[in-house]
This record gives sequence, structure tokens and C-alpha cells, in this order.
Amino acid sequence: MDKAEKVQQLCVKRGFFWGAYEIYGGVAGFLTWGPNGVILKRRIADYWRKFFIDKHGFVEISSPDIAPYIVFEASGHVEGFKDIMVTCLKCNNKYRADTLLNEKGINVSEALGPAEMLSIIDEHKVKCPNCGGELGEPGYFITMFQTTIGPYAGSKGFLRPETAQGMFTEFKRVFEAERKKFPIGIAQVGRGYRNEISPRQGPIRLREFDMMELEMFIDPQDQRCPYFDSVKDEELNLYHRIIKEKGELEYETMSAEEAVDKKIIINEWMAYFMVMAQKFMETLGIPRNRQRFHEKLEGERAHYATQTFDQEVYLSRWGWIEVSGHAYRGDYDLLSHIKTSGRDLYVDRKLDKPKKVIQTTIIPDPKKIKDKYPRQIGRIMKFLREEDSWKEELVDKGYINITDEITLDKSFFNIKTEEKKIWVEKFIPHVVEPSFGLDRIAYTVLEYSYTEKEDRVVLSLPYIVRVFDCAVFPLVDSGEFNMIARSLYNELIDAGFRVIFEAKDSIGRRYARIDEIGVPVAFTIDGRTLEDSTVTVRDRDTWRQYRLKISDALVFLRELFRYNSFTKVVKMMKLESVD
RNA sequence: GCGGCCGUGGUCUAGCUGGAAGGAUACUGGCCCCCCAAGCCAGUGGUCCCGGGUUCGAAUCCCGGCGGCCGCACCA
Repeated sequence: MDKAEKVQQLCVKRGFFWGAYEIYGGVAGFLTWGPNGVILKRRIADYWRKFFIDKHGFVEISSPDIAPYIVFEASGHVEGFKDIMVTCLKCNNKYRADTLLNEKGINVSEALGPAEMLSIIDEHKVKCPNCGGELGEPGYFITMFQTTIGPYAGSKGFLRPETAQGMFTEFKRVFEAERKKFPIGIAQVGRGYRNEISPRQGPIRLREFDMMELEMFIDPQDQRCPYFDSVKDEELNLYHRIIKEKGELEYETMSAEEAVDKKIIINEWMAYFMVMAQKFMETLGIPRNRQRFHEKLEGERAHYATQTFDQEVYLSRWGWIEVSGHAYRGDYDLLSHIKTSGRDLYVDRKLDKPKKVIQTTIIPDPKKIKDKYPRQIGRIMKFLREEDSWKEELVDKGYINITDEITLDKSFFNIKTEEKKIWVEKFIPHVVEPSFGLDRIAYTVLEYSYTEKEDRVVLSLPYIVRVFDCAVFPLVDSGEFNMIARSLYNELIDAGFRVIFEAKDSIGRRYARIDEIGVPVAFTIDGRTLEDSTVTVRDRDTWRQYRLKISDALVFLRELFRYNSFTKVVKMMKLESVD
């Protein structure tokens, strides 16, 4: 049995996750997170919030999962997620039409429609590469889930394939509510949906999954990151384009600063978030040499990105797997939404020195126009008010033709040219996007925490993502022990901890059970407790035991999760070893 | 979706040359319990993935589907 299988078995057994809808045979690509899995994911998400949002004073929003068609049309997803597929009528194999034709040496652009594809297929008599059978009619396959909003079939919507569009469509409101703080980071933790053709790899590729995304809006003219200094010497494992193009398989390690200087990473913000992502995963128990950043080449990138590094973690069964994506989206998204919605999504930039601009104002003189064209005056004024293009024409040619009969030269206008000082200019923010897959991270954490000790499983979850804080056990199931254990349990629960109480079964079995869900410590009430009011404290990872005053249990827990180290707290509190 | 392998209590599995589904473990109750899945007793739990076919009779043979793993394609 390989490790992935053991981990997945443990996860089912202990209520972390399992395939959804099992009673109906299951549906590929859907997962249910169980009681422990939900807590694990919540802890990871909370830690992510602290680490990426709160630390920088960024903000979080929650926008709908469903968006009207136009949002994803504007964002380019309708186009980008749409593939033209052809099906072999004989063996039922499906192919992407453009890839198939290109493989046959026929150069076609992705932009062609199904009808054009069909005629090219007919013309070149292309057959199925698998069985030589006749190909059917090409048709679209959209990998976004489609739905109808309200009762009208015409009102199409999509389940979002990424949360990011929410940050773009709602950008102006958030920006205003935050009193135009800039640069600004807007985050969202939520569900995304992708109708994968054939999802595999258990918890790794899902049709519905949680994402933690941050859109960092920055000024394209000032791409420096104020936090960069604190991380510039950190080393990153970069499997970057130059290495890939050379055909090498190993990543190269260099400091964040060097990567930016050598223009391997496009700017400081990208590099900063990559270092942060590395630290984040390290804290979650994934060693640095099991992480790398894999740069995506032109054809591999999403349609909106000009640079993408995938943060990958090495998993036992599947090799390098993406856990986060770091994309430089430039002004792609805001610009697209400005164009499609016609709304102002610009940000003001205050200039250090005022810019001198020569401004020409052209104001028509209605009296003069009326004198010459008394009957058409209404039409002319309407045209001049509503159209804009004539101004340039007037300056260029010295006159304009409104219709064949109506010509106005410069004498009909008051033209003023003046020099103005401008203190503020508009620009479209650029976006740096670190985007994390929560389900994948949760799985990764589980796999890296999974250890075996003397034929037993110990889930060494980092304390920061623990599912329970501690367990309280009476050594044996008897009245006196139970009473003391109960009261300790109540005290800890009241203090806000998540605590397990169990009296059944042998003590060894109970320890084994809590090891499997990674409970950091257990307090055990035993004979000595009756004599001197101390309890045994047991460490999950070493199985070492110490004596602790029962009245210090609360303090012990607080210190434990403050310093995240069992041995340190044992030393600090000068606990007596039992072994 | 294609090809290969696979599908039996929660989990792991025996049975698969057709003839009453068995074990281990887990779970529940009890006994014994003073530190790491101990032991003893009793008990619950199975549409043998689903549907169809062959047969007097199918977990077992045949066909189709669903699901899983691996390879191919896909993963924007």
C-alpha cells in the first residue's frame, strides 16, 4: 500500500474527507470534508488570513458564487474555458479540434469556430488517430458550470471558476469603503467550480473546491514592495523558464533579490508573496526542499497572466503538485471590465510635481451657426453635443462636415488653448495574484503529517492546524478518576479549548486514537493525582510523559500554543519527567 | 472519454473450476483494568458496486453502466 492510500484510508476512518455521494455510487471530482477535515481546513484558512491578509492590513470580501454570463465574457473565461471538441463516431474518443489538426501538421488558430474546423477536417480528410474512424461534428465544450438565473432561460449564469472576478467587479466599492487606500490587497476565501472533463487524483483535482485568493492592486509605475526588504535574502527554489527551455529537470535556488534583479521574477511583489507562500507551507509542515516554484511558459499560462509561477509540493504518489499559483495579471482584468461595463475602475495617482498639459477647449457659437443654418440649428447642436470625434477633425482640417450640405469652419467656434497644471492622473492598477487551493493544501498537510511509529499511526499535525487542543483521560474508568477528569475537562472547555474526554477502553487504545487525529497533548488523571493533584502530560510526537499540577493545565495549554513547542514549555515550567 | 487492472460488513480480505457469504479488525455492551491498539464473554452489522442476460440455481460466467487506481488525452 503506498502512502497516499494509507493517508486516504486514515482520512476516511477518522472523518477528514471521503468521496461524496457514496451511497449512490459516488461522483468523480466531489469530496465531502468530515468533522475533523472541516476543522483542519478552517484552521488553515484562518492561518492564511493572518499570514496574508491581517499582517498587511489587507481586506477580505465574500462575493457570490454565481455570476451572470457577462462577467465571464468580459473576463475572457468564456473564450478561454471553451474548447472545440470532436468526437470519433466509431470509438467515441474525444479530441480538442485545434490540437488534433496541429498534430496532423495543419496550422489552425484556436480562434476558429466549429464550422470552420469542420470544413478543414473535411478538406484534409482527417480521421480519428486512435482507430481511424470518421469524426463527428465539432462542438463547444465549456469547462465552467452553466446555470440559469431566475426562471428565464435567456438569463445565463456561470458558477465561478475562480473567486478573483469578485475582487475585480467589486473593486470600486471596496476601494471607496477603504477610503482609497492604495496599494490595496483584496482577498477572498470561497468556493470555485470547474467542470473537469475527467477528474482524477482523489482530493487533488476536484470539480468544486475552496480557494484562498489575494488580488494585490499596485501602481504599475511603482512596483516596489515595502515588505520586500525583510525577505530579500530568503532562498527560493525556482524551476524557471530558462532552466525549462534548456531542458533541465532540477530547480535552481537563488535569493528573492537575485531573482528580481535577474528579472526571473517580474517584480518585488511577486517575489515577496512567493517567499511568503514558501514560509506558509513550511509552517504547515512541508520542508523547503519539497517545495518549488514552477514557471509556466507562454502556452501553459492562463489567458490573463503575463507571468505565472506555480508553487508545487512533492507528493508521494503524484509527484509535483500545484498548491498555489502566483500570477502577474497586469491590468488585464480591470481593463476588460472597464471596456465591457463602461464603468470607471481607475485609481488616482497624485503627482509629485504637477504635470503641465496643453488643453484645448472648443465651444460652438450657436448664434453664428443659427445665422447660417437657421433651420438645422437644432440638429447641429445635438450632433455637436453628442459626438466627440469632430473636435479632432476640426483642429486637423480646419472645418467639419456634419452632412453634405452643412460645413462649419473654425469661425463658428470659440477655440481656447490654455496651459493647465494637473496634480492627479488616472491609471488602471496592475494586479499580483497569489491564489491557494485549500483542499490541496489540506491534503498536503495530512500527507506530510502522516507518520508511523511502532506500527501505529501518528498524525503529527503542526500545532497551528490542530483539530483538537488536548484530551483529558481518567487512567481507568472509575468514579473518582472520572470526577476529576470531568472537572478538568469542563474547565478547559470553558476556557475555549477543543477537548476530547474519553473513559472507555485501555489507556493505550485511547492514546492511539488521539494520535491518529493529531491531538497534541493528553492529560491523564491517575492514582498520583489523588495524592498530589498532579496529572500526566503526554506528548503526541515523542510519547514522553511529565507531571503537571492540575491547576497549571490551562497555563500549560496557553504556553504550548504560544510557543508551539512541547519541549520548550516543559523546560519553562520545569516539569518532572515520568519515564 | 480510450486502454489495462480492480470493486465481498465501516476497514482489510477468503470464497471466484456456479449449489446455504466466512475470517480478521473496527464498532456496541459486560468483566478485568493504574500508562501506550492486552485479555475474556456476548452482540450489532453484508442490496457480495448497480442493471440486464445465461442457468433449476450467479458473489462466482457473459454484456452494459457507475466508481477507483495506472497509462493516454484533458487540467484554460
